[in-house]
Amino acid sequence: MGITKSDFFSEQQNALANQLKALAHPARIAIIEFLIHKKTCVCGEIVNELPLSQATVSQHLRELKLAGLIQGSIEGSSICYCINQEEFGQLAAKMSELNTSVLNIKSDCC
Amino acid sequence: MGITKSDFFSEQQNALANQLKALAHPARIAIIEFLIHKKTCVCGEIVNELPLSQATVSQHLRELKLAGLIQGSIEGSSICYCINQEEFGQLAAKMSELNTSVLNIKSDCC
DNA sequence: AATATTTATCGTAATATTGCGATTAAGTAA
DNA sequence: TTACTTAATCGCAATATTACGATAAATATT
Repeated sequence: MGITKSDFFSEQQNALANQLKALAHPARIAIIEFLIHKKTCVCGEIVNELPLSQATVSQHLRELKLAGLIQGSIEGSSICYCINQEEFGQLAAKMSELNTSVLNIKSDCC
Repeated sequence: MGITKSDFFSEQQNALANQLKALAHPARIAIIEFLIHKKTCVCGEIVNELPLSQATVSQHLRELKLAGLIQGSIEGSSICYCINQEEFGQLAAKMSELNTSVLNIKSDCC
């Protein structure tokens, strides 16, 4: 086989896994950090920032967009990217929520 | 090509990507949620909880262990798993930190 | 219109992940 | 010792991801 058995898991579990997967690549983390560093949306510069080809960067941007973590808007002949603060916040909140539950665990054998 | 160009990214970026990748699968999220739900460490039961074979579950546990998110200790003839609260907390903290920075962004074009 | 700039997509090769049956390893029970 | 139980690992097939050159699409410039 080899395909992920998504059907057997809940909507929530699959949705969280998808957003985490979108972020789970150093290039995509670098993109997010670059957008954070610039503190505004960025047109074009992302390709020059990364040690990857234009085609590869475009693909990474596509995955972040598909996961809802960033959004792009057409600005003249180029495209302006920024973080989707709402979606990113929800992902962070979900992680924070999990961690709150983790802190409630009293491990007595590990 | 096809290999991730880890060498071109920072230690931090690669480390975060690795932990996120470990969590970025519905089965592994289900495992974490099960450990949270039980509120203690769990011996054996994980295989019965998931719609996956013993071999597959063992592999998922291995990945979570490699990422430091869970730990296992031998308990008689079985093995007891629990969340590594310290590591999980650090991952959640990193996400929270990123989100704090994201909230500081003033997007003026998207 | 012709050219340049910018980004997306296609096609393809290399590599990684997912899943499981079979087997192994190591403890437990008879 | 011989079975039984529990979990890890091997080997394989199916699928997914990563990366990039080439090309396409769409706007801007000359």
